[in-house]
Amino acid sequence: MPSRIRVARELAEVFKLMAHPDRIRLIEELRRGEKDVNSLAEFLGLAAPRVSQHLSLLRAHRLVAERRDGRHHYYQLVQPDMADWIVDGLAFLEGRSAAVPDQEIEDARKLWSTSAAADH
Amino acid sequence: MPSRIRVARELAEVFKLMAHPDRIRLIEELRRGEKDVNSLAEFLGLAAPRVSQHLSLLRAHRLVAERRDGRHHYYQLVQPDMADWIVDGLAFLEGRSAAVPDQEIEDARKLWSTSAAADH
DNA sequence: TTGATATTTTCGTATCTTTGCATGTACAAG
DNA sequence: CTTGTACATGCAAAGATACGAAAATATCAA
Repeated sequence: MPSRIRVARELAEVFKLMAHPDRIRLIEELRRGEKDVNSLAEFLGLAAPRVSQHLSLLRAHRLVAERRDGRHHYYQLVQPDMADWIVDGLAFLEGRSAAVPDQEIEDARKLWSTSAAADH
Repeated sequence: MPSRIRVARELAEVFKLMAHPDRIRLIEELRRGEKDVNSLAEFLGLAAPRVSQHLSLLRAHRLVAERRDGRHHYYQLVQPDMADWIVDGLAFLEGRSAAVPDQEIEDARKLWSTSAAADH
C-alpha cells in the first residue's frame, strides 16, 4: 500500500477531530494556554460531561495534554499552531453560505487570532 | 445564538468534507487543474461510482466545480488554495503515529506541493 | 438503432458519531 | 467519614456516513 494512502488516512483522522463545532471552539479557546474543564464548559455553554467527552477524544489523539492539580484538570494544546491553522480555514467559508455572512467570519477571525485578548 | 457558533458549525462542515482519505487525495490530485472522473478514479485506484459520489459531495458544498465536454465531466477546485492548506495540516502528523513515519509525510508533502510536477 | 463508454444515482446495509443522562471516581474540606 | 465539587465514563437512542452493487442517464460512433 502506497505511503500517500497512509498519510491521507492519518490526515483524515485529524480532520475528523476538527469536524465538530464544539471541538473547534474548544481548541480556539485553548489557544492562549491551559484551562480547566469547568471554565471551558461554562465559556462554551455546554454540559461538563460533554466537554469532557470531547477532551478525552482530543486527548486520545494527542491533540491536547492534561495536567491535574487537585480536583482540577487543566488542558492545553499539544501543538498550539493548530489553532492558527484552523483559523486559516476560515478563508474557505467566505461567500459560501447565506446563513453565515462574511462579517461573522471576520468577527470569528478577530476573536480567535493570536493577538486578540479582549472579549473574554 | 452567537455568531461564533454559526461560524464554527460551518467550518466543521468543511472539515467533515476533508475528513476522508479519498477526498483528500482527490483534492490534491486536482491541485494542478481540472481532471475528468475516469482519470481520477484510475489514479486513485477507486471505482468510478465511488469517485463520482465523492465529487458530488464536494460539488454540493461548492468545493469543486464541474465542466462538461461531451461525455467527460471535468472537475476543478473552486478554491485551489485549499490544497495548500491541507498540505499545511501535514505538520500536525509528524511524530504522531508509528504507522506513518515522518519520511512518508515528507514524501507526501513533496508530492502534493504546488511546485512538484513529476511522479504523475 | 445498437452498442460502447462515461458518469451519476439509487438503495440496502453496515458502521461510526453524537447526545443526554445516569453513574462512578477522585479530591478537598469540615 | 460524610458532603460537595470536579471530572470521567458507560450506555442506549438517534442520526449520519460509507460502501458496493445495480440500475439509470447521457453521449458518441458505427
